[in-house]
Amino acid sequence: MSSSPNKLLVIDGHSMAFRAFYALPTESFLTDSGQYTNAVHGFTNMLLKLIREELPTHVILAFDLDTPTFRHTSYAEYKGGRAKTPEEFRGQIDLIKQVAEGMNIAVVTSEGYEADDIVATYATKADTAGWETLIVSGDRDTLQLVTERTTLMYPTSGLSKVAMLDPAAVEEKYLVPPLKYPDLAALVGESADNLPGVPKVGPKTAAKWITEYGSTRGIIENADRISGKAGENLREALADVERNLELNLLLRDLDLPVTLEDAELQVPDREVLDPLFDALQFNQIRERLFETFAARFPETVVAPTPTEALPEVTVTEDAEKLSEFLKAHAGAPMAIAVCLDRSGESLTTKPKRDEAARVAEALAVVLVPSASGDLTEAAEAAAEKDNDDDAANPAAEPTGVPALALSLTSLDSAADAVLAEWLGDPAAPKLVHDIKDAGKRLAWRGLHLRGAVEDTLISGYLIQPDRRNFAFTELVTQYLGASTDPASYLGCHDQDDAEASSSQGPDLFSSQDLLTGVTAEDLDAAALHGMLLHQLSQALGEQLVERNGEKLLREMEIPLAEILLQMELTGIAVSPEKLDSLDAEFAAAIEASAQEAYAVVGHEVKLGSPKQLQTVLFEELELPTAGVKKNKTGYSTDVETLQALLIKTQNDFLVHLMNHRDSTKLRQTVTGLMEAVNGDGRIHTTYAQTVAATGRLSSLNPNLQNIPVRTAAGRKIRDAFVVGPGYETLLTADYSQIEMRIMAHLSGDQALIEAFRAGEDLHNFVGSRVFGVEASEITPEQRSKVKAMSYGLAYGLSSFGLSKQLGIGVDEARNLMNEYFERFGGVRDYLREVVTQAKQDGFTSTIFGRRRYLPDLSSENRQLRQMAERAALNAPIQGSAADIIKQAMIGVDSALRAEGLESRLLLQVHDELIFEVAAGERDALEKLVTTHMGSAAELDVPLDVHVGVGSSWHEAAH
DNA sequence: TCTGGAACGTA
DNA sequence: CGTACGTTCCAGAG
Repeated sequence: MSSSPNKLLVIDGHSMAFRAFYALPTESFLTDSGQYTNAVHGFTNMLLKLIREELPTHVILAFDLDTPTFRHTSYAEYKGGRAKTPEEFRGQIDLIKQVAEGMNIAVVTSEGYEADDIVATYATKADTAGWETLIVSGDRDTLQLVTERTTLMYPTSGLSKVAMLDPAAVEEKYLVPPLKYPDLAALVGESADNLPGVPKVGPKTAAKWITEYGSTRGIIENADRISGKAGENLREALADVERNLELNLLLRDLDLPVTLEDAELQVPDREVLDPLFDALQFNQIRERLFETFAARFPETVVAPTPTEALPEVTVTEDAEKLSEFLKAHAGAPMAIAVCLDRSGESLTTKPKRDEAARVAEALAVVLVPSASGDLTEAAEAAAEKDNDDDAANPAAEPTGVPALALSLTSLDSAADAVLAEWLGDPAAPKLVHDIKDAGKRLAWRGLHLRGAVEDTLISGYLIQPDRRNFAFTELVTQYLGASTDPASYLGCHDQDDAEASSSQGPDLFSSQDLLTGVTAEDLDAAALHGMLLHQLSQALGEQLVERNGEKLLREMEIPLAEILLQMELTGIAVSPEKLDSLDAEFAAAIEASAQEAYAVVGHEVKLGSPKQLQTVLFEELELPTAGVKKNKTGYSTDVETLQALLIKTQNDFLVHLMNHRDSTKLRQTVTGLMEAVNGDGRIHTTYAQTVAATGRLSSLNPNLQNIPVRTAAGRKIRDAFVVGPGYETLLTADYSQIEMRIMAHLSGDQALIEAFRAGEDLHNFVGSRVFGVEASEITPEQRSKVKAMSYGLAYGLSSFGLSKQLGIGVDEARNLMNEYFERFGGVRDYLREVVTQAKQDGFTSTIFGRRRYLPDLSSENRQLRQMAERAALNAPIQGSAADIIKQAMIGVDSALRAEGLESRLLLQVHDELIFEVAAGERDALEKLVTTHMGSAAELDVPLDVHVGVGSSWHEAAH
């Protein structure tokens, strides 16, 4: 063991990145955005492994620059003849540097020098200081740096096998001690660097000479005395040898901007790493990284120092105490957490059944007032009075604000009433993380939550709509600093982790499942949660104001959350009989088409396995592969491909396969729905309010936003969604062509606006302009072309994409687009302007000011940039539509209540709302819905709403 | 058992 | 080489 506790890990970044690149297959590491990441993945993994196993105290990554080095200057052919860097490697070095930055690891480069020289400089410094050093490099030049304290880790094949070279190992393998390695290499030459050596002289001969004459210098001086062909060659190659010697020798005294001490290993920076790993789609690595660092820096996560004294939580069931507490803090925001108490512990392990009832029986509520001085006068007076009481003990430790924990399992009716009134009081301000989830739990317990002024989940979303994970602890870590990571000491580690990794949206057991009730630790955890909620709210609030999101939070998202909560609780009724019969019907269709398909090929195949299908289609049936799309696993077997093959070959297998696919997909949907039916005979989806980057909602468990509608068979499924008992009928209301209307409004294109104002059929109108004929003479074919283009424009469609979709030539598609833009120039100008403006601002905005940040608009990577440009085109349109229907839901909801109607909103499907109509309310509801949906936003074009009524979703769609 | 890819449903 | 989502199955990795 070295005398110093310090251990330096210094890595030749370029050489290891290359090793990683060639060790891992590129195809398996391709992000959705088209960036290859295999080198980044391999490199980061290796780095983590080294940190975990070698326990360095200091880490440095050395990189080459693109500019020439002194070696190139003195020898133009230096490193010449190397193959061009593969295209897939592009950008990966930069990403590795970003990973390093996020890990707070020093990245060092030096103009005119190579990474090896940097490695040599640090290794030498560390050695002199008595540090232990581990060099990781795939470049043999670094062999010369090995000493008793400095080990070289040299990969021998890929990344999996490495040699640990100490001086003895170097001598054994290369026949000379480390310091003599440059001498040997000078004689032998180094093909990787394009440095020829002495012909016919290999390591053996070279080593012999070095032993004899002490060094290559000595050999040169005595060159005349060396006999034989080798001696002759040596004398002829003296110039090369001299040059090699000069170039092989690493410089050990560069002047570098980072000192050894600067390179001390630190806690990683999640603010940098989280978005980066999101972009790289590195989820495993993210986990591994934080595990590694948690093990490495236990003190930073285990014992954080809260910036304020923890609130003092008292458990109470006393109505009077609760009442007094609430009065004392009246008017000031109160942090609230709704969690499972100890009696609910076993819940997480039991199977999912009657969750609502079981959760409701195991709830605890923790109330934590703000620590800062934002109390009302009454509260201040009360606080002062308390101080007087404590005057006898003025030098006591600073204590946190008093907080309350209530176990809802044991609350008596008096306390229950006090709590219920306060929770339901819209004038009593509350801070929550995930209102919809907390509200749902309380609703199951018969309590209503109103008056939320903050939801840190939604605030986080409005600030960073592209972010994936808004778990409480994640936000705390990011916005309040890593040192206050609550997960490590909240006593809810496992649950929170599970939630963080699995969360698509709120689930029953979500991030606020800190168990309260019994132990002091639990109370501290609850106290901390509440305190952090205040702090987080503060931090997010500042960001939110900066990003124009405050109004959206208060006036749109929070009210919406309360509506969504009701919709989720209500659910939609289904007909189990209809589902059953559809299930049977589709099952029979699946079986029939499978048998027919098997008959064609003569044996059974897994028709759902693209891999097996490839074999059957292109090997057994020998269908033509010319022009067939390829994907990572080989030839594509998607519908488009199958259709094309069918036209070419008329092979019946394809027909049966496609039928099988259709029926299977439909049956899956039906099966999924049957499994989702609750004890009340209804399906309760969950809306994710913080998932879609544009501002849309998404639906899950089950997804009711992708129930089939395009085919007759699919529509049968919609027929199984029915009006529930006690209600008269279903009513659907959808916006017609809302995205094109928004396009017309945003672009201000007079022709388009005119079309909507005139109330003409949009596509016929547009078609008549584009094709120069009367609207009444537009053929169905022309209409569908124009329709495809109109919608495509909002997605950033190219002429190529249009040609592919319409099955026409690129030229024709381009002409069509030109003609379109000729007639609707405002649209073209707008689309250009959107991207320009977004590049300038860094974000897009919807009509309601919802922003989407698109940093990739200025990316060097063309694919990334173009993807961001298309997102920029689409975000204001899709997002404005999302805003409008959200606004409409709020308007409709409040009107329903104002008019005292019993009818209720059940579902939202992006541009459509589905209601359950109470007896006798049909006309009133229709009027109300049309009015409020139609006036949700003031556009330059009318917002048309189409309403339908029927006893099933399918029927109501007419 | 977990994860990624392919496929496909919706607006 | 058209945006935004969620779910399912298979297959490879562990």
